[in-house]
Amino acid sequence: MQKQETLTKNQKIILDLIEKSDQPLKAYSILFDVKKKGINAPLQVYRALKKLVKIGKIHKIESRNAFIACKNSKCQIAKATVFSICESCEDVTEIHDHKLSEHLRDFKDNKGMKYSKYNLEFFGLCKKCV
Amino acid sequence: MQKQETLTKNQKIILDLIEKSDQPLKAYSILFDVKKKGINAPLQVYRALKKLVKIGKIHKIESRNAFIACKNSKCQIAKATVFSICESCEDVTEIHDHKLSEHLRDFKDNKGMKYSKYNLEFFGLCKKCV
DNA sequence: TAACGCTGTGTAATAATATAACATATTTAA
DNA sequence: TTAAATATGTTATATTATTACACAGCGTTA
Repeated sequence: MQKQETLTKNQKIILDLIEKSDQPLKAYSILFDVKKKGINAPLQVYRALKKLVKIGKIHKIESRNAFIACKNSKCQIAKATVFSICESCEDVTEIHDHKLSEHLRDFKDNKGMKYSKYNLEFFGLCKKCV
Repeated sequence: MQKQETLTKNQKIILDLIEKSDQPLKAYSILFDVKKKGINAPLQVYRALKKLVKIGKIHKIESRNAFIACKNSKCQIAKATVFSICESCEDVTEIHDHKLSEHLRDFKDNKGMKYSKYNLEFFGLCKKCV
């Protein structure tokens, strides 16, 4: 069992904001929103984001430079993430597919590389946008 | 059969450079290298990169903001990419694994989303760095 | 062949994303 | 109770990427 992290004030403020959104937020939009709570500089945001990613509370959507809360309570650490991204409306959804996860977890290349995590992003059109 | 694209001068210069490197190159490092060939501005680089990605000649490593040549001749379009990234030496390798590709290609979520492509990045330590 | 759409070029300016460096404070662990 | 680790606040700066504008070349088509 992963030790329960105690978050600092800044980390809590930023996690709260991200958890209230069901879509990824960008660092500077977060900064804008938390200015009224006394967070004034980009670095304060980036530091909190870094920590939150590290402990698995949020994930970074690499292709969008944006951060989304992890909805999976088991996902204590940001080791393995799968997202679907609609290229029209930009809707992002975290995917938990047992079979897919197994395949990814068990994947071995032929170079003897030791994997500790992966990030998978699917792109396409969601139901609404087709 | 995909129509063979005719590349323009700028596109050729930049593709050549990327193909000569076995590791991903960043846009501004590319810019630095092609200045002697008369490419002076970031936008000239980004425009060429965009086109080269579109026609599948190169791929973007999203987590690194860098671009690598596609070594797979069949990969005419940047639909499906899998990379391994060493977090110590930053070595990046494109992975072609038939079984994995099949699983990814066949993946269906439960939201009825229609996927046109995906990007998968594995992180870990390569043989040398373990 | 003239008008149009499409793609590309070159240039300048600027936007958006992210980190370095420094001084200080707080928490954790030996 | 001191040292190590982690976090803070601030300023400045680095890095990555796009907007806007004027124009050139090429193939289509009317």
